Amino acid sequence: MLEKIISQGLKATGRRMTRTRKAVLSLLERTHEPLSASEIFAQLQEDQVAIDLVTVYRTVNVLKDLGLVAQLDLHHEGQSRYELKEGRKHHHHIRCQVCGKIVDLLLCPLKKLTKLIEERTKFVVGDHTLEFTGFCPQCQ
Amino acid sequence: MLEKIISQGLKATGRRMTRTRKAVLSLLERTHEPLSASEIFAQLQEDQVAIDLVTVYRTVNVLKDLGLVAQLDLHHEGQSRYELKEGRKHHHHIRCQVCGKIVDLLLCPLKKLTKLIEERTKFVVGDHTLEFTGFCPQCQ
DNA sequence: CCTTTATTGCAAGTCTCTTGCAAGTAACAT
DNA sequence: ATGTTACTTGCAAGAGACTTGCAATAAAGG
Ligand SMILES: [Mn+2]
Ligand SMILES: [Mn+2]
Ligand SMILES: [Zn+2]
Ligand SMILES: [Zn+2]
Repeated sequence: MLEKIISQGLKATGRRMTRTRKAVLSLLERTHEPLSASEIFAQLQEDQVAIDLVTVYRTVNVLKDLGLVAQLDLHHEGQSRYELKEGRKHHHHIRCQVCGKIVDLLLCPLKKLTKLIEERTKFVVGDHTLEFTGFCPQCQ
Repeated sequence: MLEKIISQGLKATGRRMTRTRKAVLSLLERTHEPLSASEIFAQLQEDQVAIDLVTVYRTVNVLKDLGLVAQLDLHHEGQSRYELKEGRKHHHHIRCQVCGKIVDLLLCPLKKLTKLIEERTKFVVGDHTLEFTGFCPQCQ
């Protein structure tokens, strides 16, 4: 179970499992869209969890360090979003430019391309980001 | 020539060609990496062009409105970059995670994928962003 | 239960980008 | 050329996301 896996990661790096970290984790676990820090903060307030926005930022950064959360910087959003990586595979997103809805695209067309790019540019390719924008079914 | 094309666009929207807009345009024209507002500001200072950072922001926004400049939000950079679209075709970038160097990738593998995504998600797909990161030849 | 040390909340700070407004200037008509 | 008008600029201030300093709090382990 997730909390156990993450406790191990925390301990291995001299960190502790706390009430606030559990709350952020449990929220990320049951949410199916990537969340911004302020959205995490607002949702936890609603859930009657006492937490400061600063702690949300520190928590997502810890989870990112542990490799358990992905940080997304979507085009023109001006804020990062975070989603659990644990148990989900590499994928990308499409976002509605009207209502902001974000949907997973469970695909990645870039494996082959990486080789081509390494040949052409002499870079060693590490990561990539890919995002689509458009109009969702409700906003067309 | 570029300045003429852009003068027309400005006039058509009730705007004027000014000393500062010429300076920003000419810098973007001769630069082959996308530039941030503060980089534009710093380079123009070096070129002895009197301009305020606020004016740089306003200028790139005007050029973006006219469709003459693309705004890039690269992963984890925390600032936007701008590059001329005029005369260059749709492409993507790879950035060195050590030195920050940005190189054009003169390709886009996403035409086909768009149809597939529209079928799967029922979105109408508009735009996309794609960026690679890695280590450039000097930083490996 | 006690000690140690990581974590938290609050305040303040940083950074990018935007906005209000008076002064400056490009565009156009006289 | 000169004047009129309205767009543009610079400066100051503000907004928003995110970070940092520090004293108080609370995990973890004995
Ligand atoms: Mn996702
Ligand atoms: Mn480019
Ligand atoms: Zn991918
Ligand atoms: Zn493309």
